[in-house]
Order: sequence, then structure tokens, then C-alpha cells
Amino acid sequence: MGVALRDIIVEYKVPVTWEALPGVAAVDAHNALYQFLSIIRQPDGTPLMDSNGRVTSHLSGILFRNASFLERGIRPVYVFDGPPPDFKQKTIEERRRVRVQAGVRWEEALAKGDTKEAYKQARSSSKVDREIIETSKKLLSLMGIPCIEAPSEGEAQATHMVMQGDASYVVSQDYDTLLFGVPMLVRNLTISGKRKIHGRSVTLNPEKVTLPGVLKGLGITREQLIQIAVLIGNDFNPGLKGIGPKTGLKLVKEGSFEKTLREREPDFDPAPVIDFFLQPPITSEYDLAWHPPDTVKIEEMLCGEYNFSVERVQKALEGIVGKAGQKTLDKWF
DNA sequence: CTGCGCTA
DNA sequence: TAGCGCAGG
Repeated sequence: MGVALRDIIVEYKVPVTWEALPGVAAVDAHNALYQFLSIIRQPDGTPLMDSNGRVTSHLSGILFRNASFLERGIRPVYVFDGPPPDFKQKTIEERRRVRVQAGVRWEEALAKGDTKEAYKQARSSSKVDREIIETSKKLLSLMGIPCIEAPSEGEAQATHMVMQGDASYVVSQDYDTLLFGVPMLVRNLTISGKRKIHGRSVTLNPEKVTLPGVLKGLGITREQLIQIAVLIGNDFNPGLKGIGPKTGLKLVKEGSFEKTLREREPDFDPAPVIDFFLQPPITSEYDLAWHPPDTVKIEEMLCGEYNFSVERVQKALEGIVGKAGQKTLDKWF
């Protein structure tokens, strides 16, 4: 998922604290849900499920993450994807193929008793399907958190909302919003900060990436950043074999973007992709309103339908109403 | 991912 | 009271 800009952007990330991030956060909903689905699993890869076998990992993630956002003065708005552009079709099919294959390999690893491999494959088999999206929207709404439908890519819409001044930054693990021109992107906005990477437990702190910082640091324009994304591959085109971010940056800086494409992929016209990043479908018609959480209905949904523990849910909700309550409730809701 | 209980 | 490991649904 996303574009592999990490290697050239690593220097331009700035650590931030939660206290420095008050205001409205435009959350890349698909990215957040995928993260929850892929990570909130048992060691053998089994996700959290209710007694009917329905996946609940995303609901757990949404409840605790957003309770924490609200407690700390961050007002999240979740931006969901609309219909993808035609030229994303190949990417979508390829992802589906990889996902299905991971599902098969998960089964195989389980049969062999290879727990580590099972967990890895299970993560890759995660799918943000219609059911996941609908249940997520329902819980978010009950928590009083606005959900926006993008005309097309959620990342483009979230970016637009920051540019309009309706949100302060985008929350996503992916760098794609930079291509859409987001002024500020925040990654690792998690509560614990703890992650398991290569079996080791490491602490990841929230970090911000600003587009001006990246462009200035790399000495390029946004158009050139998009050119790099086209060369190395992104959500909308596969990129050229053997060209990663470093080589892409070099080629683009020496003005060889068109020449390289002409030589390597004469039949590929990058114009639609470039144009999509520069002028994506977006809308200014959205309502941003936060409400106090409907604690009764949340409990009905999570505990009544999905077997969540009443104590855990109530505790999370108390955190929102209690702390956010007295100080900021009036201003927000 | 997140909360929580146990350990030093 | 920080750090680790496990359960959560």
C-alpha cells in the first residue's frame, strides 16, 4: 500500500508529542482500519471475533484510539474512500491476488504449526471490506465523530480538508497524501507507541512530515515529487523495475523523467496519474460536527452485539466524557 | 493496537 | 513506577 518514499523522506521527519497536536485531525480511514485489522490479532493470526465469528479487531481499535484522541484534545474526522479511478484497477487486482494468496499461506502455516509465519500471512490477508466499513462508521457515529465520504480517494479529500483549514493535519502511515499536496502529515499517532518489528518490541513516537520540509530538503518541487512516485510506483501505476526512491530522486533532479519513461515504458502515458495527484476529485461540501458519545448505544452495540466487556467499554467512555468533558465539552459538542 | 496485571 | 507479557472478542 502507498508509495515507497520512506527512504528519501526519513531525514525530514520531525518527532512530535501528543500535546503539540491539538485541533482537528483528518484521519485516512482506510489506512487506520487496515492497520487495526492487520495488527490486532492473536499470535497465530486469528483476529478478535465475537461469538458468531464476526471480526471485531477494528471496533476495538476505533474505541480505544479515539477515546484517547478525544481525551487529549484531538478531534478526529474519518475520511472514507469513494470510487477509485479507472487506472487504479490493476493495483486493486494485484492487491487482491496477494491478499488471497496470503490467506492460503496462512492456512498452510497453521497446518504446519508455524505460528510466526501464520501471523505474518494473516496480517497480509487483511481486507477492509464492506462489513468492516459499515460497522466502523456506525461506531464512529455513536462516538460523535464525523465521517466524510470522499468523491474518490480518501487521501485526496483529507488533504483538501487540511488545505481548506478545516483540519490541521492528516493522520496516515502512508506518504501518499504528500503527493496530493498535504501541508502536514502525522504518522505513528498511536497510544502506546509500542510496535513489534522483526520480533523485537520497539517504541515508535509520533512524527510529523511537512511538505515544505520535504521539498526543501530534497531540493525539488511537488511536481518532481510526483514524478518520483511515478517512476518508483504508487497506488496508480506499478513503476519501473529497479528504480527505487534514491534512483528516482536522482533521475528526476537531473531532468530525466520523460527520457527515462520514453526509453523504458514508451507505451505508458503518465499524464492521467500526474493529473490525478494535482487535481483529484474532492468536495467542499461536508459537515464537521462532534457530539458527545452515545454511551448507551455504544454499549448496546459493542457489548450487546459483539461481546465486548461492559467494564472495558465503560472505562474507555468515562475517559472521554470525564476528561474531555469539563474543560472542552462545551466548546466542542 | 490497547489495557491491565504482575514483577522488580 | 517502568517494563514486560498476555488477553481482548
